[in-house]
Amino acid sequence: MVTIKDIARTLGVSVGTVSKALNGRDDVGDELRARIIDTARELRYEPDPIARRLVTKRSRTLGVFMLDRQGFGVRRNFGWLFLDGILHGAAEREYDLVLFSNTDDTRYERSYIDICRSRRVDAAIIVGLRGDDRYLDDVLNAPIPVALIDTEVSGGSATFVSSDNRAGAALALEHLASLGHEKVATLRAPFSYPGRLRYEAWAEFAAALGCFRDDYVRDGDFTPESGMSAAESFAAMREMPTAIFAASDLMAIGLIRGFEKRGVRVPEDISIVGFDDIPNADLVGPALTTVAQDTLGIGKAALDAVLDELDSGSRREEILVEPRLVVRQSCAAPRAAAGSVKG
Amino acid sequence: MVTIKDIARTLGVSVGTVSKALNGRDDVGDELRARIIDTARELRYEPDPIARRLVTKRSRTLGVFMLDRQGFGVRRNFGWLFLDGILHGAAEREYDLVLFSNTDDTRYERSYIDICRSRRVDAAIIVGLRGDDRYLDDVLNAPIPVALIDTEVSGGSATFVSSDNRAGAALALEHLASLGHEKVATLRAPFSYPGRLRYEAWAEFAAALGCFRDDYVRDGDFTPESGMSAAESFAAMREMPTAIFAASDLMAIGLIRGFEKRGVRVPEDISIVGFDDIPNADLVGPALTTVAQDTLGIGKAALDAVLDELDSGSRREEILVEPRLVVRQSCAAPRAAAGSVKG
DNA sequence: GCTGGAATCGAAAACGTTTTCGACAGAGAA
DNA sequence: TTCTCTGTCGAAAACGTTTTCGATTCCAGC
Repeated sequence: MVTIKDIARTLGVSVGTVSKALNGRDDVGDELRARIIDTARELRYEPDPIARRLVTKRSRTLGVFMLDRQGFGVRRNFGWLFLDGILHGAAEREYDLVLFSNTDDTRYERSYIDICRSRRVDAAIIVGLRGDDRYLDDVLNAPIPVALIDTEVSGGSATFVSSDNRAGAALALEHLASLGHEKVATLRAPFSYPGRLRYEAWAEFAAALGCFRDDYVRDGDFTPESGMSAAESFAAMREMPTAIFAASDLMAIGLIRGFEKRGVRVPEDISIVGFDDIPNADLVGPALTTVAQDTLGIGKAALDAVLDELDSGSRREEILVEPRLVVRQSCAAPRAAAGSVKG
Repeated sequence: MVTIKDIARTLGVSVGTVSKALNGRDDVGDELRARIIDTARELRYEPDPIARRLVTKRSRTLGVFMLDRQGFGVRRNFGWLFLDGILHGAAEREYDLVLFSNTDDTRYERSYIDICRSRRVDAAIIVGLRGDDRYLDDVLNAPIPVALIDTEVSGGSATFVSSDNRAGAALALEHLASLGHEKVATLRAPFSYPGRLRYEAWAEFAAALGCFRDDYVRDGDFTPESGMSAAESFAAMREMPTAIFAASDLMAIGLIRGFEKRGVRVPEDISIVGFDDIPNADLVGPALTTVAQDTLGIGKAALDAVLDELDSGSRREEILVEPRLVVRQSCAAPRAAAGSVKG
């Protein structure tokens, strides 16, 4: 591996001068600088990031923690989608990403922030942090910039990045209204913070529409199974809603499967709209109309947040990125009236 | 940040002795070693990995390249699933993972191996490398250990890690046979290496079963769209197969949707089995029976491969990890005979 | 008592950078 | 001419480790 000394030796100058020339400092002559740059290129010199970090005290590296939420496992882990946005932003700003996970409990018997400290990363992005995480306090009092994505918690010294859940829910609800629905129910996920926000948006909407009824809300836990049982429950009602806003795609798909089993068809008999736009949501039958989280935008925003804090020293409390409605085939206009004849 | 000097100073010993004591060398007294370890703990000393790397010349870091295959985008990128296995393995063996992506073309105007060189990573795992990648030669002649996952290519100095595609296909085919199917077709993906392997397994199976017919094979490109058009084509046949082995889940789901549109039902009228077990494959209606790639195992195997090569210097050509069949609801026994009545 | 070796520790170099400070030359102003 | 200033460069320290080698002590064996 060719070092800065090699360049210095072949040119007969000092290493300090080479370093300054390569780093664009102004106390080196133009002619010499050109020669240094030339031979650096000829020798295919690459500055050693390790040595550089040792002296500059900044690693130009940030830690990303992919936390396994409630044991869903990888296949259901939505978090990977954010990683792509983070990755792009990091590449643009010439930072490296080191990746950690907490699924291996035996190893990470230490706080995420401790890991950051030992790895000397400049900042951290944590995706999927739960409210009952045992290291929650450490995270919220971290001495380095931290961004939280896809998380239940808020507050503290970390910046909270998420979709604008209320706006997203409004998008879905307005779509339903524009289709002519007047009886729209919800399957909420009240235990999570985003879930509560989405529910509140529904509650306001339903109140405005005059269809707020206690028996139009069911509780789920983000799993398809909870969607299926909610479908059973809805299907048994005397006066079924004509549309359901589910707080997540997984639950929305559970609803579809549950209704399917009971013989009520989507979207002919009932419209269903989800939230998230999980992978392959366009492939379940019928293709799910849902409000898509801008996972790329969220990842990028989180990255910009911590890096900006690193540069400027000023932290942002919260960043909301706008989701967008993607209409597919699980919603339709309600049937003329809740008649008695079936066909 | 507390350094090795701090603990040397408080104990009145030299830094070299502290280093040796902490690293378990045998030329330091037991009593002194104990005191050093104690004060290291008291001072919450963490060895600086940067400084350590500078002198040991090993970074204990490996690069992972997530390549965006054929513009599928993140949502369709199967690659993330492997990352989890890699992550676990890396944690166990105390290596750090730095992540790269190639989706940002403007930045990565340099070979992956060049990036490894500049980042001083000890080894690399590349997922999703295509056969026509412009840096293919560089990868296959890399001076560091490299493992290839989910890739079309093989050979060279890299170790190739993948599912045992032939065995996996056999699993699916035998399942179909055990259900009583005698006319099983295939939707292949001949342009890719794994696709060809899966097709060969089908061909052998079909030959053994006596149902090998040219018009029982259709070509797809791994997209759901190609599955849909294949379904059209199959549905138009005078003598339809009773089951189809698709070379990927995406195509299998496309088949289901295509048949659905033509009024042929899965699995009542035709059975369909996929390959991969993509996220949420259990949620499409009907739940897809498929052969699941052991993504965790593959990731772990790739990691072990490069790390073992780093330790021992000996490289493995190819590692095949066994997939497993997961039967869900898209396959059933064939109907008694191709009768004329519909119900 | 002397020699040999083992055990224990410190001094110092090394890794590849960046950065500070001082040296020196030349140019311009007094 | 002398003084000051600017421009250009080198020497050296520093970052926090690891590792080699030499120094010292201690004890067993003769």
